[in-house]
Amino acid sequence: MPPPGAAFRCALPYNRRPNPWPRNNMKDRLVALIEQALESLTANGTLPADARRPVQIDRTKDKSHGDFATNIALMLAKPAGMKPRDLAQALVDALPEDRAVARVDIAGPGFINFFQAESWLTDQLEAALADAHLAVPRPARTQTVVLDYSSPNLAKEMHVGHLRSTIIGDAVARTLDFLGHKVVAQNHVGDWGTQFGMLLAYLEERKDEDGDQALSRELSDLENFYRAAKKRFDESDEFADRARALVVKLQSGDDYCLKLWREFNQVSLSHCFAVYERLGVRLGPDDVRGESAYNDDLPKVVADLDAAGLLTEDQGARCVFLDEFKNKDGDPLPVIVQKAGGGYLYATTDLAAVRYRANTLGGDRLLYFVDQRQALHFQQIFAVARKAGFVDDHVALEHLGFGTMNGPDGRPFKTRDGGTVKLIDLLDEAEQRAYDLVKSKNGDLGEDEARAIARAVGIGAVKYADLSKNRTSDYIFDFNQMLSFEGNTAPYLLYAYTRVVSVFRKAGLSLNQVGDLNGDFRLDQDAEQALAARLVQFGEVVEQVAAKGQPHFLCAYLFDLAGLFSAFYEHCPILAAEDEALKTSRLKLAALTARTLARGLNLLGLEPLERM
RNA sequence: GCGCCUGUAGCUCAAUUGGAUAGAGCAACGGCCUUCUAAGCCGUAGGUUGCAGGUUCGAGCCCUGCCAGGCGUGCCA
Repeated sequence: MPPPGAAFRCALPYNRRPNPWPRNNMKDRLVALIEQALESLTANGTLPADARRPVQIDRTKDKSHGDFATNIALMLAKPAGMKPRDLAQALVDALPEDRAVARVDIAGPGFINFFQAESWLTDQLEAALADAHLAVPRPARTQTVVLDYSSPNLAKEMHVGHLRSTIIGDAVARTLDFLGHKVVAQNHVGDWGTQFGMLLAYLEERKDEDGDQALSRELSDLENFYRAAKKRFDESDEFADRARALVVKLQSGDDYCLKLWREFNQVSLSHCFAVYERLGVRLGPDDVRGESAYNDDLPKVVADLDAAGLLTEDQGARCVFLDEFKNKDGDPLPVIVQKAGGGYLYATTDLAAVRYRANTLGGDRLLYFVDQRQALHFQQIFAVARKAGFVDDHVALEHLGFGTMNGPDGRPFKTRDGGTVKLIDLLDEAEQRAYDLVKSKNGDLGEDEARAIARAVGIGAVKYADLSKNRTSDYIFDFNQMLSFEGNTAPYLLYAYTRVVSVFRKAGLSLNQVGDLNGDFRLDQDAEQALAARLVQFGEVVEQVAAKGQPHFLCAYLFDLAGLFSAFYEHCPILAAEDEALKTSRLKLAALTARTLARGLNLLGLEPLERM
């Protein structure tokens, strides 16, 4: 029996390379060890054969509880007919020795706490430092992930309602791509529908009157253009009739109408691309696949639903009724796929898109970054798609909804007169506010540099404020808070990064030269240990973001990491370290921090700065 | 009516999806700049997690019932 308290001690030093484990994942490793212990307890009769639960390993919150913990003894105590602590003790006794584990304790009601060996930790650090991919393991199975995000309506200019989808979708896309998955972005723009008749009629009218040059000026503010067209539509019956006729002609494939339509969409899309460029969002022409792309497939979708025996005609409309969705009278709720007049609806288009994404694009996961208010719609679409056999069972269909963006007053974010806020105006204001702040903090920056910093800080602040909050809930958009330079904000993270970089600038070293430094990690101070322990968790966090589509996990991690670095920076002199070996170790810690921060910011779509 | 979501410090948000003493940042108070960027660090204070029950070794998280708010609910997207 091992002595109480320090129940298990590792005798063997952790062997350096080659690492016999396929993945440097401590959790997997510990699970394997515990499974072995469970085996032997079952074999010797301590544990009934049927007493098995999936072993779960958690990171501990408190350092005194080690680095990892499992509750397996608490889970199995009842089926085993043992006291939790006794079972935990038996498990610890049966645990094979492992080089990565320095110590195992039993704590509280029966938790088993694992302390990782420092040599294991420093090996993880070395591996991360030596690898451009920061030693983040590639997924066991590479997936094709189709992401539907941004998806603005081309009839109008992008407004704040498109911000969350665009930013969160882009961050998740970057994260999946980094892990090695195949990412297919689908910008499902609204380029079809009745309002295009009105726009085309107005476009035609202005073309005749103004000529092309004046027209392009008018189109430079789509919002005004839309309003003007709407006004004409409401005021003139003759115009309204023409608009309706144009929709019919457009839908029947009239060449002239299509030409006008393409012209208009081209202008509208160029506005979108300008916004993406401003935002640093990686969406381009190749990612656009608008609603109109599915037009030809819509009759087939309906026919296939019919063939699958799912279609019912009700009040002239063709519907799919699903028992799992009830209306106010408790009757099944219809998904209408064809109107009484014969027209198709967004449900039809979405069904066509699901099928295209799963079958033609070969998606294993289809992600939809769309407003939470459309939750019911997607539940219905997914259910119908499955019932109709449009997607294989293995394909995951995930609506990653998000809440409404509210102003500081808690009401939906609007202009003073109650209109929608154009995204481009919002970004202008963010940059201007950032510029004023940058200038006030650091007056001797040159104009160009101040502008460049303001751009990264202002845009970064807007994006980070959104990304750092739980996707699913509403959130309050507050310029003052996101640009406060304190707390969990973009400026804080960007500043932390510049502090690391500045150490290397001072030392006359580039971050890439750190690999040439000769020497081991030495983790004597608390601040060094805490920073090191957090650094090696980067991969876990990134995987979590990819799995859940929740970038705020990464934000929380980076904020924590930046805080740990700041503490380390305050308490552990790097360039003035007591000796060369310590200086080298600290430089390596700083370098890995810089790379991790830079990569993390990059995955979020933020641009790290060298100076602020 | 029915369904979904939300309710955590004065404010803005977390909490590894059932784990250990519910954590950060603002705002408040108190310390730290002849030393790598003080846009920083260290500390103090702040809580009946909307309310009431239940489930179990353990509940902010799961179940039931209330309260408050938001959203959705057949031919818009």
